[in-house]
This record gives sequence, structure tokens and C-alpha cells, in this order.
Amino acid sequence: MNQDGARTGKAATVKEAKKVGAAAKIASGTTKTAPVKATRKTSAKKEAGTLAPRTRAARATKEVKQPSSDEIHERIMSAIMEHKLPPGTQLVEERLARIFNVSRTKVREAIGRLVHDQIATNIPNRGAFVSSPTSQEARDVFFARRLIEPTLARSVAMSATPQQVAQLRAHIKREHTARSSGAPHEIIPLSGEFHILLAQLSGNSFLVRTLRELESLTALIIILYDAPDEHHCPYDDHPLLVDAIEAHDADRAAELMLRHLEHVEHSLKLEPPVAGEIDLESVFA
Amino acid sequence: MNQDGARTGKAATVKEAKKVGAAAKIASGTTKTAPVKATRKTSAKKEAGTLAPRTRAARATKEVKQPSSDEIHERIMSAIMEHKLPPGTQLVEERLARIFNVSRTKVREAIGRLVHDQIATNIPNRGAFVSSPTSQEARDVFFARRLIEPTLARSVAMSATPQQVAQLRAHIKREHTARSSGAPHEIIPLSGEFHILLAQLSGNSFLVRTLRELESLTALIIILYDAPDEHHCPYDDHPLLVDAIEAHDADRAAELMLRHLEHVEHSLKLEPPVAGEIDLESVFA
DNA sequence: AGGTGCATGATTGGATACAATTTATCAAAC
DNA sequence: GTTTGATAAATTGTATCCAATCATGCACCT
Repeated sequence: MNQDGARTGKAATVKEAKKVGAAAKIASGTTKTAPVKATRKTSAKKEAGTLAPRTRAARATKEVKQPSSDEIHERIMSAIMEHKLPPGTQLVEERLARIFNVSRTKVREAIGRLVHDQIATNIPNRGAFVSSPTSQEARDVFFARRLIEPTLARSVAMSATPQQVAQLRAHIKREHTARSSGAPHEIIPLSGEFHILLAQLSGNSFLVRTLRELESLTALIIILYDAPDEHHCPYDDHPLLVDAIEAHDADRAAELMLRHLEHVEHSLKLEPPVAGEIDLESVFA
Repeated sequence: MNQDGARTGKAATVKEAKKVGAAAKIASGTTKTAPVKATRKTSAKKEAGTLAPRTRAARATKEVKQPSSDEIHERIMSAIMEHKLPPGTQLVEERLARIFNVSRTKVREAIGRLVHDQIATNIPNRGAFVSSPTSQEARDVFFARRLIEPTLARSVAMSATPQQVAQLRAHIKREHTARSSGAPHEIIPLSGEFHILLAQLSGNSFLVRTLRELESLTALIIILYDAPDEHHCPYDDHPLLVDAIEAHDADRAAELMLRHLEHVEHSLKLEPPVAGEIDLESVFA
């Protein structure tokens, strides 16, 4: 429901930014058909439909919802995790400001947080783009996950209350319905939330935050490196894990988590650290 | 992209080096600071009159240093880690803006990052204050450190090159001189940097970032919970660790790191899980 | 005297205006 | 036809401005 309108060739610019930096030339070559300025400001149909009046007028006439920068951050993050904003997409401040009916200030704040968490990458005077983690960074993320999450699973298995198990089961049910109802873009954030929920149940506030970052980065990695057919978050790893937790079988929970993460990582196509392009960038650094 | 990667040869490397240099200069020089005008009460009206031409005038006549928001963040963070800004200190935007000779905008950005990392805590419409982690949060931080850092030490021990060992030794020398020259407030960030350096040598860019957060939080925790006499980062834990790394004794390195962290944590007075708010109030008393 | 409400000051939250920079476009020269 | 220079457009970066909010203190009423 967002930007796909007949604006200035948006999908094209989205694609063109995929390889940030060196690929500008290539990108411009691929987008030669795009820049039709004829459809300039006439895109006001969208704005007119939802929130045509300016801020002043809006305040005077009708209070339109003004999301906080937290909500904006949340919305953008969700869009990224649902693969609606693929890596390389530029997050243009003014555009987002209009979409959310706020000023650029709040959008900048939200984007700043994304950049801080390396979900987006800022290029000075150019803009912020949804990050494209390198395969090395992807390996780093999974190394951290294999390091942290089995211990988390063990910890939760040792102290899990029936209520907590019920929470986990409820989440798994959500995953199941999303999967069976064929909503693939909802599965990815849901699967991530399962791991975050586990961190929450462990009660360690710092690791909850860390898991949030890891999960959002993992979502990006899956888009970039997923083998087409492989299904990343497989059938019933999560239910089995909850079974072990319910049985307070800490060792098995940790083991299952480790296997689960290994399975996800191995279903990706992470090439060895070759990276001609990366070397190119380092040269100009 | 990432500003943390030690081995990811990117723009990050250059930037990183610059940052380290700047931080060192701050630490040694103590900077600052002609407190500009003592005429704080002169209101924004007059300021506006003089400020508008300031940009051009300053450039024309004399280039006053205009730190980036990165540098501002760095400086505030250093001040916090050196215990110059204790927990509970309000970070007043306009005051800092004057100190750094920038507008509030950049300061806000820097403070926003501190809040995001929970180094500072924002109270809506009131301001941002240096955080006072609860004892529970302190335990969470040390749990995470015990979870992550022994593995980091093991990893570095397995793959350490002579150059890397030399880096570690050089850092230990800095710690030693700071300790013997009786500069206690320099010891704390230096000790933290040792652990960050270890993460950098491991080559995992994500864990470098995580360690940064952990170390800055640890600095706050030490201020709040340190037993007066106990010396947190003891005598020669770090040198022994480097010895083990140099000998490629991975198990011993991991074990030493774990003991080191346990020692630091046990030298704190973290009461059993009660009364986070009570601690908070006592701090502000 | 003591509590309650209102004015005041200080500070943040948010929006706008403007400057700086980069990219794209186009015309002219070779 | 290709290259090159100038110019325009788009976008970010920064400063300033105004409104909203909270604390403080003073006056006023009981």
C-alpha cells in the first residue's frame, strides 16, 4: 500500500541502489527507462486520499494520526523484515515523512536508529539504504547466534513455568497458521520473534536487545543469501524445542537450538570470503 | 557500513583509526575548554542575531572546530566512562551544544544514540540522564559477558598472529602506565578497550559492537556498585591472558577470561534481586 | 500558617528554512 | 558520436524557530 505508485520510477531506483557504492554506473544503465519526470507532483492522488491537508490544516480540521518516531522505526523495521523493503532500498526521508504524515525530523530519528543497528547504512550526503550484509557479516551474525542462543534455550528450559511454555506454544500456533495460510512474508518476522521471545523468557534484558539486533540482521541475510528452494525455518524445529523446554531437558534444548541454527545457516549460500567488490571498496576507503 | 570491523577491510578501518586517535587525544589532553560565554542567561533572541552570520563569519575568519555528531557522541561517552559524568547527570542539549559549538540538532543525535544503547535514559519532556543500571541489569550484563568473552578469548588464542599479540601487549603497556601514573579515571575506559580490542582481533564485527555496548554499561555499573576498596580490573589478569593467547593455549585463555570476569563481578556489591527503583532513588539522593 | 492554583522559566519535541553536496540532464564542442 | 562542461534537480545536513510540557515559585485564599 505504499510507494509503488506511478511516481518517478520508484521500483527502478530501489533496485538500482542494491550494490551501494561502486555499482552506481551499472545501476544507471539498468534504469534508463525510469526517469520520466512528467508524472511529477501529480502523485498527490495518494496524499489527497489519505492526508492531503498540510500539518496546519490537518490540525485545524481533523486530527490525523501522527505516529511517534518509535512507531515509525517499528513500521520501517517490519517492512524490512517482511522483505517489503529489500536490501539496497533507499530510505528517502521526505518520502517517508509524507507517508507517515510527519516532518523529516522524526523520520531521521527512526532512520538513525536503523543505521545504528546496521539495519540501514548511511552514505554521507547520499542517503540511508537498507543494508546488504556481506557474507562475512552474515557468518559473524550466525556465530554470535550459535554462541548465545543455545545457552538461552538451556536457561529457559531450566526455569520455564507452565505459563511461559504456554506463551511459546501460542507463538508456535501463530507461526503455524501463518505458514499454512501461505503468508511467507509473515513467517520470517514471526520466526524471529520466537527467538526474541525465548530471550525475554530468559529474563536477561541485555540479551533481549542483542537478540533483536541479531534477528533483524538475520532477516536481511536470509533475503540476500537464501537458496531459492531451501526453507530456512524448518518444519518443526520450534515445537521440538518447546517440547524439550517443557520437559526441562536443558541439554536437549541447547542441542536442538544449536542444530536449528546450524540448519538455518547451512541452508544459506554463503560463499567463502572472496569479495572482489569488497576489495574494490576497501581500496577507495 | 560497519564502523566496527577490525578485519573487514572497508571504509570502516580508516574511520576506526581516526576515532581511536581522537579518543586518545581527548583522554590525554583533557580537552576543553574555554566555557565560551558565562552569559548563559542571554536568551535565544540575541543568540539568533549573532548566530545567523556565524556560519559564514566563522568560515571567513577563523575555522572553529565543528565536531561531527560522531565526535560528540564519542566525547560524551568518554566522559561517562571516565566517570566525569556520573549516573543521574542530566545531559542538557543546549548546554552541550554551546560547549561543542554546534546546534542542538547534532547534540540530540548524539544523545539519541546514547539512549539507544541505554547509556542514557530519556524521560519525555524532561531530558536525557546518564543511566543508572539496576543491579538486575548489572547481572544481565555480566551474564552476557561471561557468555561471550571466554569464547572470544579462545578464538583469538587459536588464531593469534604475532602482530596481534603485539597489539595486545601495547595496550597492556598503556594500561600499566595509566595505572602507575595514578590516573584512575583513565584506567576504566582503557580496561574496557582491552576487551573490545580482543573482540576486534577475533574478527567478528557484530561481537565488536556488542562488546562496545557491554563495556560502556560495565563502566556505569562499576561506578554504581563498586566496593570502595576493591580494585575491579586487577593487577595482571590481562597480561596473563595475553600470555595464554601468545601460547595458543585456547582453553587456558577462555578459563582466564571467565575467572577475570567473575572476579570483577564479585568485587561489586550487587544485592540479591530486589529494589531496582530503590537503588535508583538512592543514586539521585 | 499552610495549602492550592496560576504565572513563569527552563527544557524538550517537532517542524521548517536554508545551505551543502551529490547526481542527473543537456548542450555544445571536438 | 562521444566527451566534456555547465546547470538543474533531488536529497541530505544543520540551524533556527515555535509549540508543548514539566518544574518552580509566588501570590492568594482559606
